[in-house]
Amino acid sequence: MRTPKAKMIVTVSGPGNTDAPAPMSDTVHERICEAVLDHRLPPGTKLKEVALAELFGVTRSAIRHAFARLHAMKLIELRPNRGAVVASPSIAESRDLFAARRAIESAIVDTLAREISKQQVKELKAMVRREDQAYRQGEMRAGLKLSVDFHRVLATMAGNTVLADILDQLVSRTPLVVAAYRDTNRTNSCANREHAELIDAIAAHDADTAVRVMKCHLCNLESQLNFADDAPANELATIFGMDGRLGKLPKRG
Amino acid sequence: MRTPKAKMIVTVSGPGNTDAPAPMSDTVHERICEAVLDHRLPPGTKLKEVALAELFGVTRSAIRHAFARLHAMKLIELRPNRGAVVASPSIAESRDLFAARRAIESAIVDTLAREISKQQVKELKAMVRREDQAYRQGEMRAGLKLSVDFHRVLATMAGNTVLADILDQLVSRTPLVVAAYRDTNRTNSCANREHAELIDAIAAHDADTAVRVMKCHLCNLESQLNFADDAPANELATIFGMDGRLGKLPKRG
DNA sequence: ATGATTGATTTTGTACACAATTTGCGTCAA
DNA sequence: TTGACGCAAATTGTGTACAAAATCAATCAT
Repeated sequence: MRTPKAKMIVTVSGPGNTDAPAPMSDTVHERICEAVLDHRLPPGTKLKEVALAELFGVTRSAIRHAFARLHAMKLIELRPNRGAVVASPSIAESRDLFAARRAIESAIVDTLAREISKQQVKELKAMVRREDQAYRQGEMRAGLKLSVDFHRVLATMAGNTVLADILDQLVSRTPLVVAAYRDTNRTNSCANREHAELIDAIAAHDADTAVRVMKCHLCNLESQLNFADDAPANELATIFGMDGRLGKLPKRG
Repeated sequence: MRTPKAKMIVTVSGPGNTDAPAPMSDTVHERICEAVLDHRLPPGTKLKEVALAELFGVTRSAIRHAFARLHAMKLIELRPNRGAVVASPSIAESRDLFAARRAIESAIVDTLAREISKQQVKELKAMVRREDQAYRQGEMRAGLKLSVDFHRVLATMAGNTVLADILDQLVSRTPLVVAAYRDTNRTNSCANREHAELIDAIAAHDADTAVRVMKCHLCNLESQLNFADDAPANELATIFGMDGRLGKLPKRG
């Protein structure tokens, strides 16, 4: 059964062509990504193939494909013959992650400050407005998502697809770090006043200031985490691989 | 059949534990990576699952897993229902790749210049010596590999594992760009005199100079490529997906 | 009572078979 | 001769079955 009408002689199928009919396993990938972003899958959580397969109504093959991609993004850890668990970034790795983001987002903001259009400034401002709105209405979930997206959009606007892809990976991993080391006492949010500041600097084509603000912003985010040794319990739990099992007794029914 | 001897109470299985028994598909991944690095797999080459499976003596499943990882590294393109081909980076993507490397390797070199040890300087110098030696003896293959490794080692020494991983991906993709756009007229090598210069600046803890040299080095590499419009044939071939098929007639036996 | 060992269950790794899609070739009409 | 149509071969996507490994619980010896 093919379409009986005339067919195109040449379908320009360059590297940018992504009319993929969604190979049925992308769904799983997205769902798990979202769950990690929303902190519904804490670091260390074991991901059993059959359970997920039944849950999503797909076969183990699809789960396996999704696992491969998630592993490449370092969102899960794949232990041979021992299954997959949500990655538990170490303290060192978490610090490195933020340092990497500082390096890359500095570069992004630097180029963006030099060549941003007024239209783009408008879009960014609208974005921050929506973000602010969400937080004011107490919709932390939505606010967090918008905060994260803000960084992604900056990267996209800078025009370097390679850097944007890399940042996407780093941004995806950040929630894991936050989940592992967030200080429950403090309010943990991507302070959107800093986002507004950043836009002002970019709009004024002040690259140096923009870079400084971005670095400061990321440092603030990192400093909201609790890497201190006054909470070694968390790290010990990580070391012994007990992270996500807290309160998750094996079913006995 | 398990080992009858006493077993460890606790196996510290942190994120850094990689005693993986090589799940049988890593081999395929490595082999293909090497082939791309050595320019034996030109961009656009079709990778058939059954052919590779027979070639490596594994099943299609293993090939598929390797494909998933290679796709995540952007070394191959996965077209739904139409198979896998070695990625053909566009001109824009290639430029972005080098820009990304400049941003990341600048950061790497910057931190390295501030905190490198004398021992590490020694190792780096030895590395450049070997590289120089290889080129002098006409072993271009080995020289290229050493040149590439040099950048990887710099990243590792800087101590940021996240940045090192990212750079590893970018470095792995670079040979693809070179293969696609190298100017056959020019001598195409990672000029190791520049590597020596870089080490001098790093050893002198002169971060600014080191960063400048690194940027210059990468720009030189990029300028050795032929993105110019006086050679549109290559790009046209890319657009129409004919890249690797040149001289690869379908077998008729 | 502690700790190792054995066996059953669970879970993952691999191979294979079938379905769906695409691709290439041959045929036929204008 | 040109172009479309349709069938056959090749290739990929997906589901399932079997084998290997690890985990867990109960047992047994010290």
